[in-house]
Amino acid sequence: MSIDRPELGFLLNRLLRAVMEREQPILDEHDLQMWDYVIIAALGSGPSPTQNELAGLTGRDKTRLIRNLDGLEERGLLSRTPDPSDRRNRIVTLTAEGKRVLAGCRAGIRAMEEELLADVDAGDRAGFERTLVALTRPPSQ
Amino acid sequence: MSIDRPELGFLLNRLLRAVMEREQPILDEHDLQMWDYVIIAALGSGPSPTQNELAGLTGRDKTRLIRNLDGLEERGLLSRTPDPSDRRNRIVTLTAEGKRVLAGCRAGIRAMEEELLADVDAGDRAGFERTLVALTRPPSQ
DNA sequence: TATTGTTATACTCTATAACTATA
DNA sequence: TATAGTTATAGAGTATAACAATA
Repeated sequence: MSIDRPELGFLLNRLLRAVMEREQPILDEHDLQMWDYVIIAALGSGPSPTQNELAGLTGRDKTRLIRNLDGLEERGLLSRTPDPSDRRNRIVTLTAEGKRVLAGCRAGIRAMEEELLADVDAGDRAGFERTLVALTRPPSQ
Repeated sequence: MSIDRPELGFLLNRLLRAVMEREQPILDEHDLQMWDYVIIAALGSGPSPTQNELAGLTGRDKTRLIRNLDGLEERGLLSRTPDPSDRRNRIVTLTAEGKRVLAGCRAGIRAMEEELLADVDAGDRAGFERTLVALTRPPSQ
C-alpha cells in the first residue's frame, strides 16, 4: 500500500513548519505577519468579500480578523467600504499598493518553493503536488 | 517546473488540519490529547530519552512537557526513573500499558491514512510519500 | 428578531524567569 | 558555576459574550 514512513501528521507538521520558517524573512521584508499575508492572499484570489466571508476564507475568527484589517487599512494595503445592498456588510478590497505588496510576496515565496523542491525527482514532485491538491479539495461525493 | 497550484503553505496547512481532525476521534478513544500522543509516539520510536531530550524530540517546551508527563505517568502509561549515571536526569520509558495504547492509536491512524489516500493514484501517492519524507529530512550537506 | 461589525471580558496557551537538586 | 527538572509569574493568543447599526 505504502512505503514505510512516519505518520502523515508528523511529516506534514515538520514540513509546514519548515515552509513557514522560510517564508518568514520574505514576509518580514514587507512588514507583514503571517495572518496579514493569509488575508491579503485571500483577497487577491477572488471577488472582494465581506469581512464575514473573509473570516471563512482565511479560517481566522471574525473578531480577531478586525485587528489585522485595521492595521492593513491604515497602511493603505486594503480598504473597507459599506455594501450598498446591505449596509451591515463591509466589503474588503486590496488597494493598488496592496496588490503590489502581494505580488512581491508571491514572487519571493514561489522562488523559495522552487529552491525547496529543487532536489526532488520531477516525477515524485508531480505526484506530490497532485496529491496535495487532491487531498485539500473537499470530497466531491 | 510545477503544476499551477496554490502555495505550499496553504496546501500543507489545510491538509494537516484535515489529518488532525481525523485523528481526534482516534485519540479521544484512548483519552489522549494531541501532545500526549506526540510524546508517547516519540517514546515508542527509539531508546528511552531524558525529559530534556524528549522535549527536543517532540518540539514541546520542557516546562510544558511536565504536565503531560505527570498525567501520563499517573495513568500508568509511562514511568520516570532517575538516571543512575547522572541523577539530575530522569529517564522516561513507556510501560507495557503505554505500549499497548500507542499500538492501538497507531493502528487506528494507519487505517485512517489508508482511507484518506484511498482515491489517490498509486504513482502519485508514491511520489507524495517519497517527497514528504525527503523534505522532512534535514539537508545532508 | 436576526445578522454584521465591533468591543470587552475571561480563559488558555506560551515564554521567561526563578527555585531545588545534583554535578 | 552549570545543568535537569520543577514551579510560578507575566505576556500573548484565543474564545465567548455583549453592544450598536442595519436588515
